[in-house]
Amino acid sequence: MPAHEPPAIFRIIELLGRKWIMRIIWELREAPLTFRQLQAACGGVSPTVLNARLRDLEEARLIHKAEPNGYTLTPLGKELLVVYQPLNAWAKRWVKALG
Amino acid sequence: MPAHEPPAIFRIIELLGRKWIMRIIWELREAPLTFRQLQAACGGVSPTVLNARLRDLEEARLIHKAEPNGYTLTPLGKELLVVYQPLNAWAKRWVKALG
DNA sequence: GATACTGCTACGGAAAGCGTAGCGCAAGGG
DNA sequence: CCCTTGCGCTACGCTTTCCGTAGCAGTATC
Repeated sequence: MPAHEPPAIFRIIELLGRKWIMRIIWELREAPLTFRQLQAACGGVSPTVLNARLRDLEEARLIHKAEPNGYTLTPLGKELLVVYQPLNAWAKRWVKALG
Repeated sequence: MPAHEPPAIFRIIELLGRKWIMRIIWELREAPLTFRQLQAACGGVSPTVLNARLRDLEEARLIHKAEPNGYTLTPLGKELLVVYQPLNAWAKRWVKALG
């Protein structure tokens, strides 16, 4: 037993709770994007933060750099997209409920 | 047409991207919790931030105060839990893959 | 009245995020 | 060769968010 590591769900919650992480994954859902494309897609997020998040996501093995097309989701990252499907569906109902 | 509102998915991403939001929802998944119970469950998060997040979640109609048991998920909030199921399953595979 | 809870606010310092400017590099055109 | 263009990314100073601690007002119990 490797002693009290935080549960898996907490680790991913902690990662997804950082600003722009979920958005970046979403923007990469279909095709790889370059640094500047990603920056534009995220509404002009500052390059400092974008770069930090890309390092976070690389360390988590959710993205990797696929020259010369830019950044792309790893297989593991693509699997995470299954979460976005129910989330997207729920979000539409949610927005309607907010009136 | 009410002009260019951000898509529903972006609105929920923005909310979930704030620190502690996902964690609070997770901790409320089974039973209502009081302010201090919630604070303890979240590893001692500062009351300033916790209170701010509770306001955020109330405004988003995902929780409400159910005296005297504390805070609880609304029906809408409970629906959001469907997202946590695949997320939790994926997270376990993810942690294993990280080695 | 004293004790022990509760939800929550106040405040100062630390960390995260932002906006802008610009560097070093590579490719393409004259 | 130089000049421009676009790239990934870094530097820097400012603002916002977050944190840790202390403590207040309210309620219940003794």
